[in-house]
Amino acid sequence: MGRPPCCDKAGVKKGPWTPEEDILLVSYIQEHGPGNWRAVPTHTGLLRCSKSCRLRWTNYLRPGIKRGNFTDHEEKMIIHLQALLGNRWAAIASYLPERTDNDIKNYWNTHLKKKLTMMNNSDSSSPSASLVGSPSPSSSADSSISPSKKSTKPSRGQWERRLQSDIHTARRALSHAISPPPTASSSSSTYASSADNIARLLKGWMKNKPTSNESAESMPTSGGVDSVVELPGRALNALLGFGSGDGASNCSYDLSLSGSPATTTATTSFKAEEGCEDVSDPDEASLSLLEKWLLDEGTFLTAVGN
DNA sequence: AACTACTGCAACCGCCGATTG
DNA sequence: TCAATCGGCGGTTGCAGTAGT
Repeated sequence: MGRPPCCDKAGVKKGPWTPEEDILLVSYIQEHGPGNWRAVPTHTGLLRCSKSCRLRWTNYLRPGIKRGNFTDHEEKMIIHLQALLGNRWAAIASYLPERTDNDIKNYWNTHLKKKLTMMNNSDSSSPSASLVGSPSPSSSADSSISPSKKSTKPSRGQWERRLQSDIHTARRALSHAISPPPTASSSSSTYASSADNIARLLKGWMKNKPTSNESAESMPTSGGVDSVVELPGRALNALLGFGSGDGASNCSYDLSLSGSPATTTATTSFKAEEGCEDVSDPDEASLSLLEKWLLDEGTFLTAVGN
């Protein structure tokens, strides 16, 4: 039995999102929080289907998303995790909270696959190259076939063992991938907030509209297309819980928007409420928390249940 | 300068599992 | 119990921008 489309084709807008739509969506989520996507088009008046709204939020507007070039460290992690987990981009993205699965998927398809294929051709003995198309024997995942979709459904016990195995293998791979510690990348990381994303969009949008210098100057950031602000993005994720899928209940964010579309300014302010972890050194806390979790045997055993 | 080929990425499509009534 | 619905995921496509000729 096939599922009908999530929304009827007629009257549903498709294609690129406009800044106005983004603002509507962000404003709504600011008020109601992410979730209940079905209600979003109805309440916002957006002529978009719920899926499209969710996708736009998770892939582009969500706070704490890091945009721009992937670091060597991120690249390494993706290569290792892809070899271990296969094309489970959401799972891989969970190890890189500031990257979206779509971003990682795109980066893999456009950069890494090609790069590693070339490396494979030129040097088949290279460690990275050997990962392409030949996952670790300890992994049950096939990098060319999405296990979650293509393989037969494992039983709960099998699934747990597989997960356990995956996590264990990933931990080992990560311990290899992340050494030496990425001090340079973590200290120089830059992140774009959702407001910046919108601002960037607005800027691009305004290029195609009759605008004054004044309105251009009202943009919240002045760094151009790749403008990013120094934000403790990972700590932001820790505070907000976005991207990790949990821990969001005790945290909130406040995104203020003002002005007409042409002169809209957007600012974000984030507040940690009770229960949120106070990360005094965001860059330090950031990935090291994840790595600690992955590498810490005690946590690992607790997490997998025995 | 004009045309073509290539690249990168945002967005869509279709399927699946979980949830709900 | 079962069908309808929803949210999520991975694969794929379309298009804008860029590089090459």
